[in-house]
Amino acid sequence: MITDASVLQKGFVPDDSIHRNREVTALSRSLDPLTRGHIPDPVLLTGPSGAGKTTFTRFVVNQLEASAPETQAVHVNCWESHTRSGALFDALESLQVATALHRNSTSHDELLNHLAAIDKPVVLILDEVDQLDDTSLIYDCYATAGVTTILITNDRGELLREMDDRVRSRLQTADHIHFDAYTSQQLADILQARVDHGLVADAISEPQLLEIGDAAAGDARVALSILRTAAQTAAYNDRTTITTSDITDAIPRGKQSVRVRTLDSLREPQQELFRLLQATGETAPGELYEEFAATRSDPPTKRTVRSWLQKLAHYNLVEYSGEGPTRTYTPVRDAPQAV
DNA sequence: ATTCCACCGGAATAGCGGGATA
DNA sequence: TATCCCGCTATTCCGGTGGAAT
Repeated sequence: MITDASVLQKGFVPDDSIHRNREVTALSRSLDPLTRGHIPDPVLLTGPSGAGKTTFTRFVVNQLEASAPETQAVHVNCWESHTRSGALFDALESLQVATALHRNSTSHDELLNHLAAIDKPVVLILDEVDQLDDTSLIYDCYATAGVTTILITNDRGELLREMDDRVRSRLQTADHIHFDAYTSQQLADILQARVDHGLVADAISEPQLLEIGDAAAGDARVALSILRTAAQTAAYNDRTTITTSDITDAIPRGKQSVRVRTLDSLREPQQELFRLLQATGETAPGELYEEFAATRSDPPTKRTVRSWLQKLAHYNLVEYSGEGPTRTYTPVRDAPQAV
């Protein structure tokens, strides 16, 4: 059934840019000065989840590293490392200059000095940059000689709103490349290419791929996740073709697996709060706090719980509506079951 | 219209864990 | 070993907001 599982994994970088030629060409052109020893202007990539921003940035950067071998590229996920120095530390760690540094005892300035001291060109990819809680890191990167910054975010307007003026003015002149959501047909084409490389022949039909494309709503990560899940089910049952019910079953599980990582990155009491909200459904703030505090011997303050709820909302695990006294918190519909 | 109340979220601050330094 | 410095989280304090009660 599955001949090469790696092509179905989410970190997989394809060797062609199907349906993303325009964006790949634009990004390559923006980074082209590096092949002549110059430092390019910053680049801003926008577009919805699963539109290929991260994947094709890796794709272009891989090509770049072949044609400009002294260039070092580093990818930082600002969702996972959302503080100013946390993200910077991650970058230095990937560049392997952090060996003598420590995450909790090195000042931001010193980290910046280490970044500036690298004598080779650096391409710093700040993925999900809107998740940074302090955008001054972006300014610091702009101001560091030899660093090319690639910013990746969903919504340009939202990002600009959070910037301070120094960054905003530079960002407005940055090269801006927008990735549209894929159409169902485009997703089917992408899946077909992966199927050709990773599954046995005739494992799945064109209409079935379109069905997955429809279900994924423009998100290639979701589409691949559904395909992977369906293929694993078929393989588990010793079949060489994927049935329609394999796909139907895989759709909710595939959607869920794209989100599931978020729960692991929460601490225990925050997971507890989420579980409580899942159990009660839509809840008003006061009641939610009372119930949560009742389960703990050493309850946190209301302010702390508000911060946790913000964090859960940030992770798309919780939604809220209304302001002040009319606010209610709701667990999102297809959130993963608590572990 | 005014007052009251619960709540939001920014800012300042304290405490903690951990590495560096003397 | 004692002390300092750092990032990070939780806490304290508080001005602001909007619906409900008077």
